[in-house]
Amino acid sequence: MTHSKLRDVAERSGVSISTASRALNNRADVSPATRARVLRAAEELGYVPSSLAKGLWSGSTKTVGVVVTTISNPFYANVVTGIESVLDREAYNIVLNSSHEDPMRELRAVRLLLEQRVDGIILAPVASEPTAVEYLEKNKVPYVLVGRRARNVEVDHVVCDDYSIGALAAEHLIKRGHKRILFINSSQNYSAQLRQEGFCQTLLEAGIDQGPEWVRPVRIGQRVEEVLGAVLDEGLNPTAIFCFCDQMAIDAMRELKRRGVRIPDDIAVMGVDNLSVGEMLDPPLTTIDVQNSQMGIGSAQILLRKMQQHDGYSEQINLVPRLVERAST
Amino acid sequence: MTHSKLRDVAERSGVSISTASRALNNRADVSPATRARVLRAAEELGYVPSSLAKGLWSGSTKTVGVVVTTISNPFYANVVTGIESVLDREAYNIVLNSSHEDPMRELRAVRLLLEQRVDGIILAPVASEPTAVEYLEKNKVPYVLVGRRARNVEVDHVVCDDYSIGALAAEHLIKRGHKRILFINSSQNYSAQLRQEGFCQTLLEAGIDQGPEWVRPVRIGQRVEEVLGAVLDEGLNPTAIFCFCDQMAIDAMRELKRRGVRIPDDIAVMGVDNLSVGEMLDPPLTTIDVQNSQMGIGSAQILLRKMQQHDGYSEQINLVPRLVERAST
DNA sequence: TATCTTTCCGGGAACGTTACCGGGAAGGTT
DNA sequence: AACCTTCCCGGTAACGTTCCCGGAAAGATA
Repeated sequence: MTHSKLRDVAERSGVSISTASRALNNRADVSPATRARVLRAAEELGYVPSSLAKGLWSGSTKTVGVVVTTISNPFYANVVTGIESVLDREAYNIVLNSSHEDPMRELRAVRLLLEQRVDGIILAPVASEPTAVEYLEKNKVPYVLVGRRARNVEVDHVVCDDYSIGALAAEHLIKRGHKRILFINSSQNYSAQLRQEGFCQTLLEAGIDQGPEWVRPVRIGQRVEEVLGAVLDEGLNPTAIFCFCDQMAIDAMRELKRRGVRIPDDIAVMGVDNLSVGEMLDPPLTTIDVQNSQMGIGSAQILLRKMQQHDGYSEQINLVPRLVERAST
Repeated sequence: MTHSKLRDVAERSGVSISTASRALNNRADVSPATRARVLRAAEELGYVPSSLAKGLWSGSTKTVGVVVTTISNPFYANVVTGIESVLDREAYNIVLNSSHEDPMRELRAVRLLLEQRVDGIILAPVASEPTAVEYLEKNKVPYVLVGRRARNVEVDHVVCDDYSIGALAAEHLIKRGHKRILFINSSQNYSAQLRQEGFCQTLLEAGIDQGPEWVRPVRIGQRVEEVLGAVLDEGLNPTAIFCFCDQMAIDAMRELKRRGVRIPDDIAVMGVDNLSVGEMLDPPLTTIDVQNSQMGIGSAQILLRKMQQHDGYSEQINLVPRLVERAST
């Protein structure tokens, strides 16, 4: 149960703790003979150094915290994979937390990560009120936002231009001749608000003035199927549905199919994220590419720089969205 | 940059470090007045206790390591989500590592987790040689295997019966009248071998004696598209393809579509895992349900028990696979 | 008043590791 | 022979926290 420690290695090889430490860390001031003895003793004991003690001493844990809404959404799975691919090379470990779109859980996750003394944090913020971000700011921990923007603009982030996403979607659906377009949005987070602005503004400019009932947020604990079902039951009769992300679009498609609604003949559906599975769906899903995996990679690279050189240099990357037309619209 | 510590809180509230510690941990032997003073000082300083120091003292980090092949595969994303849902309630943190089907990376991941002094490990083993498992065994860390079995049978695990999976698939495809069935398998891991046994044995019993060229492993760094492409180019002419998992089945479908092959008219496709997106594909994917999310939940529950009571009691869960027939076969 | 509880608090050791510093032994230089 | 390097090595403090133990002050009992 209890791991063997440096002192055990030292005793077994007949040297002091300091010497054992130097030998294991390839420091100078150790003769080849004793170094060999120490290494062999460590091997025999199955010695595994404690990152806890190291971290306590050095002030760095070689660990990065990542907070997303849920890893079940392939979008965030890809983001995390991207982050991992960058941090792995630098021997950083990743501590994963999920907020499930709940600001309280987000705050709790950040708090736990700070207790763990992670060297940095990558966060996909859920709250429109930047409480978690403020908390991070106060604690002076290097951090980067990913996928979603925070209201506070000078914060480092890697996102895709949200206003353009909303505008692009509206533009496309208008061009397809739609006049009654439902927007099933995420709730709370600032990116959702920006997409909504871009979406509604573009509709207005095209002379389509829909009431607020045409934008439906999916709140915590709610499922897309419920929200969409309610809309259809109350007879809003949309000809097209724009969803906050592909995952939600897929859920919407499932509900539509269940009800026997034909896509896109009766109702068109589009999403955002360009998940790779989108092209394999029935029908293939029209979406907006947001350079998904680049987000993870980019945010990790920025965080690496911030952790290594502590200049206050700020970096914000706004990726350009691109429409991907397929058969669902 | 540098966090405020317990000593800072103590000084600011005019008490000793011991008293500050007791006050913050709701211990007795602190007067209400001083407790309030300490709490206020901690609040004002934005004090965040260090899990490092706590862990060093207590021997527990309230942290669990999880090693999967890649979180990009929704199967493992669901497993991790299940694990998370259980461990979150007990305030455990999760350290995530990916092996990418590479035994060396798997071993490195386990090693890193041990250095971090995680309280337990959940592993989806990649190697058929149980080196990582042996390493875990030697270090006496509580651990559970998930999703894949190890050759060593007395190890705790939560898996779906692999032999049955292979048999079920073969049975189904035979019933559909197929005689030339390609198996695109994973490589190395023991579960893959068991599925292959079940698959081939069932074919043999049905009088179908295919050569070894009908089972194709996808090796590290290889893509399903390449392997399948090579098979088709060499003119093996299968009428059905059974894939190790849905993710691979989707990749296979993509390649088939790219080549203009009709599914299932020219070639039928089936997978394993019953990912939720399967029913939305074109065509909907025949698959085998393996109680995906139950795996994560179950493994986390077992691990929790092992971490809390250190009896050597061993637990192995073999879930029952279930065929899900859809239009792709 | 003397003794005994009770209540509250502080000192110190320990968890496992690393860096700093000082010192002994061996060998080379004047 | 005296001194100076060079090469190795060990002791010690420190990282931030918790628990154990001892002790002071105040109140209760004789």
